Amino acid sequence: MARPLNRPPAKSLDRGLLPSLLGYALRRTQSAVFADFAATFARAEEALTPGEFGLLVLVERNAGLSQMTLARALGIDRSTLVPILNRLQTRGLLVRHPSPTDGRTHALGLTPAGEKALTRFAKLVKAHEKRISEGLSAAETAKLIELLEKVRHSARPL
Amino acid sequence: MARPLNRPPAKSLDRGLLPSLLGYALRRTQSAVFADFAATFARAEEALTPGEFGLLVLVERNAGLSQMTLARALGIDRSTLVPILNRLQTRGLLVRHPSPTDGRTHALGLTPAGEKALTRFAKLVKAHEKRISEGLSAAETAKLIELLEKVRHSARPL
DNA sequence: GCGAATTTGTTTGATCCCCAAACAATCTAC
DNA sequence: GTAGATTGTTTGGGGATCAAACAAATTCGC
Repeated sequence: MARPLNRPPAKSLDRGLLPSLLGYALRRTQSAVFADFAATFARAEEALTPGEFGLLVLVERNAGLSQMTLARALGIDRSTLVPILNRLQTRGLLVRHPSPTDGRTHALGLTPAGEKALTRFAKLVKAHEKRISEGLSAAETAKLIELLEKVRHSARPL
Repeated sequence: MARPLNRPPAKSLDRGLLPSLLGYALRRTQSAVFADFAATFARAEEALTPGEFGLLVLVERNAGLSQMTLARALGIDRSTLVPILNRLQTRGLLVRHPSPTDGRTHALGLTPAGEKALTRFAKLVKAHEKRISEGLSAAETAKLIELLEKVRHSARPL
């Protein structure tokens, strides 16, 4: 008999100073947005993380770039990048060509299937973006991005 | 002549549509803010993550709460919470008391050392918050938090 | 030119976060 | 009291992240 509601009304906890913290708002919002991103792709029976999407866009727009260049652009260690590229390569979306000019590096590029997939992915990302910003006007969304960029530059990389 | 420039001038990559995406700005800013948080604590020779700080505040302000209640407030699975509590308990900041009313649950609470540590942590968080928002006016910071909250509520939990 | 220093990609090892499923202990509902 | 739900824990499986070590290749310094 599905009616157990003898449970306390789940009153929300006292969060103290947390709601006044920018970092806290950022973390919670990021988490919710990530969940929305995942749900958007899951419903379309596609599998992709925000990080993978960003990576694919970077490779598409900068074909031939090396793993180090890509890792720096993504702000991650080169060793972190390896298994991510392996996965995308196994999925047939991306290839590591030998560089004609530097024997140490790989020239990264999308496969034709990768290009096609990225087109699909971009549509899903658009829908996702539309949903998460539905409570905001276009001006507010622009303002939000601008403020986030300011914060990003104030946060010290070190 | 300082001319090591045999290397491409590290020109920044073409990011395509990424800079127009709210999710992308959110993710990058969150990452930079996290790094600043970590650096702030590292310089003070303290060790804490934003998540742990949030957890400690919640426990302090809601002493006696159960692990399930805490997990729900944090938006994580109860099994994810276990090793986190173990670590904080090992550090002597937090204790799991037996609940007087419900033999299944633990009544979480801070130790005296945990209370003291949280006071130190809160100061560091304040300094961190001040730094990341230094490029913004107080009004802009408030607006930013407000916009983030709106986005958070638009992002569908499912 | 040629040896030394640097760069690149990879592997390995260490933490850490996350979830799902299963389990025993305990509580709740009927 | 007994069946069903809840709680905390353990286990197993993904990943993300960095650091250190290595071989191969390139560049630097002279």
